[in-house]
Amino acid sequence: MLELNYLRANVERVKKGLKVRSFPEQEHAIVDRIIALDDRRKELQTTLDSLLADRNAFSKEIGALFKSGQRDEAEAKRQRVSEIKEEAASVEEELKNTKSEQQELLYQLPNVPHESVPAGNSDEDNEVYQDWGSELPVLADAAKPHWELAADYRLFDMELGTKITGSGFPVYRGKGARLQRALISFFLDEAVKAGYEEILPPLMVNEDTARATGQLPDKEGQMYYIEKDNLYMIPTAEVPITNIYRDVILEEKDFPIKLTGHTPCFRREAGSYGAEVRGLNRVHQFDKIEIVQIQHPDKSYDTLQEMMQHVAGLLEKLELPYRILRLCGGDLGFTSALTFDFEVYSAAQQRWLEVSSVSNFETFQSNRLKLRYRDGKQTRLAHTLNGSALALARIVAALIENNQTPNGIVIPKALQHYTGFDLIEKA
RNA sequence: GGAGGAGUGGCAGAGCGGUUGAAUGCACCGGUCUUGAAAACCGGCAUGGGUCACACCAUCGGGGGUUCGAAUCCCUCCUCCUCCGCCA
Repeated sequence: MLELNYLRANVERVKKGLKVRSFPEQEHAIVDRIIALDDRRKELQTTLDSLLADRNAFSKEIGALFKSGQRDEAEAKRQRVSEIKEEAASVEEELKNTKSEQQELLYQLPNVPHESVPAGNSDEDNEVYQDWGSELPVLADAAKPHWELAADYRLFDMELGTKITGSGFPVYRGKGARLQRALISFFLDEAVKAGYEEILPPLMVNEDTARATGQLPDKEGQMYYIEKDNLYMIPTAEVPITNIYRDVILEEKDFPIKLTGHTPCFRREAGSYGAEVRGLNRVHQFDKIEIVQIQHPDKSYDTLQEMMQHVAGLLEKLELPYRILRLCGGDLGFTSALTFDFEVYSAAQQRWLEVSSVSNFETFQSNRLKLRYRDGKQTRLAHTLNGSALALARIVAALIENNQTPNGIVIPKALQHYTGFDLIEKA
């Protein structure tokens, strides 16, 4: 959520940002509407405050009058107070409506994109920020996509998942399951080495939490919802982990705060079926290691670079060809100011698969989180950032496709310590 | 799930209808003293709205109510503690 003061002071910038995002033209007016409502809000608040001030003053006098036995005068003032109360009630009512309308509109405004974000409508307008420098791997004609390899090597089973739960819930088994566990440990260890504190958070969150990181109300349909207890299954560890710092005021010396955590992620992905989503390309449950940082506003873009370096390092250790995209306005997440996507080349499918998204939210999340730091006498909003480091399912897909050989699937060196084997042979 | 108790500032802990945004202690930050430190003493020390700055307004777990006036009374929800039940 954008800060009102920022919005008021940067109307043109905000509107320009909407344009970059290809936000529907006719809805740009909500910016002006929000400011008009804010003017009204201030006006009403001032009126209400002075009415309440009168009431408080009278009440004090009444107390004194009662004490000194001047009942008649007290009675008269009491009369006056009930008039004030009536007036205050109607002002309060309007104030409440004004605030909630303003709030609703504010929730509809996405973050202002960073200056470097290219305008665009969809993923086709994303900018290749760093391409894969060398040749892409070319596999033999007999090379198979990961879903076929999964059957040959008994690594995971989609149909079994369908039986147990529904489509999009893979069951990993044998060396496939072990490979998952190895990757999780590897990613967590690397993050801890890089100075992140390991967190193991709850997998379900309440409404306040989902709202604070921006999943509600924007992405309500994306989350699994447990109605009976009013809880949401997390779509990413970002949600519970970032919320650790909800309603917190930090000192400058606390920066940067670096947190990491592995969780399963649950996403409804309603309506997506077909070739694009075969196998592990898109599933309802997958494992992901997330890195989160909370940083001073002056340093958050350096931090974004640092986090990208971390992700790139992981992919290099896994020996996977990757490229980095700078998301265009139209593809940029609602809450993000700048996002870089990491895509891994899946050689058998001959497709790039998104395996990480590293973003700076600036103050957009911290405004909802009420996550501040002390800057001299006043408090200011901190910047929040996060990135996947990394998302498993697609890494597995690329890994087994790219590393298939006539003898079996080769495990990259960096992982062998974790898997306990260097080759997956036919079952 | 059943019965009882409790939720106040960073922490501890008063207040239980009226100058209480909130005593006191600890922690923290300035200052005096000291060669330096400690101790002692003096001062400061919640968040948000509002203002050039004051004033002023709101907030004592959340929401609602009673009252001229609520941290204090009532209702409701949440959370925590104790006992019983169930249980990985």
